[in-house]
Amino acid sequence: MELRKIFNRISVLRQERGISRKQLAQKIGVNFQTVGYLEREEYNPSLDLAFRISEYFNLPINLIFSTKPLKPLSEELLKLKQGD
Amino acid sequence: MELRKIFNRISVLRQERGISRKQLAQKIGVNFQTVGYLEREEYNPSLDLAFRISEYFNLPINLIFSTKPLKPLSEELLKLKQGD
DNA sequence: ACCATCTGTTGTATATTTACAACAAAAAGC
DNA sequence: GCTTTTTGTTGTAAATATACAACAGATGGT
Repeated sequence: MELRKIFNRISVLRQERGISRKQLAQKIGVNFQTVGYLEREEYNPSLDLAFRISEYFNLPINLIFSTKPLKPLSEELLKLKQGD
Repeated sequence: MELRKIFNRISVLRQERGISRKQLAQKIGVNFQTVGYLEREEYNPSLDLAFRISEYFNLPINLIFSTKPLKPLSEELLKLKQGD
């Protein structure tokens, strides 16, 4: 089907929380190397795993994952503050 | 990893649009039988496919997919109209 | 400098998703 | 009622996601 690569903010969000891959992995119920694969965007998470990540960070899927490259959160914030 | 089953509203949304599985399949770039599998919730779509479906229906992922059984859209509407 | 933890990388095995073919049952058009 | 389209089902094969092990390099604390 020619899967598109999905971009994500997992590593930024994880670092904001100050937790290691191993800790995040345990929280979302996967192997810690799997978190590495996801952060490096070497493959896409399953929909269920995307939901778990979304639940853990308490953010909607669309804020964490995107079909288009994600800009730094700081830029997004700036745009909002400036009213786009 | 013990994947959870993800519930979805694909068949309702498709029927609202009055299109067949074959037509939807073509729009989102999969085999028409794959749409059948998804509607029957026999397996979860990949994250990319979930995004394509979300893009096609022009609705956020969370409105189409959920880890918990989805109530009929009519009920959701009622709740909103009644102010929860 | 040493030790522990974290991260990146590679390789193999298993599970899940998708495609595709075939056919039966149901629904829709005429 | 007949024909076409749609849907459900089963089976097999391919692609993708996940687990797990091993190891090297980086980072951090003491």
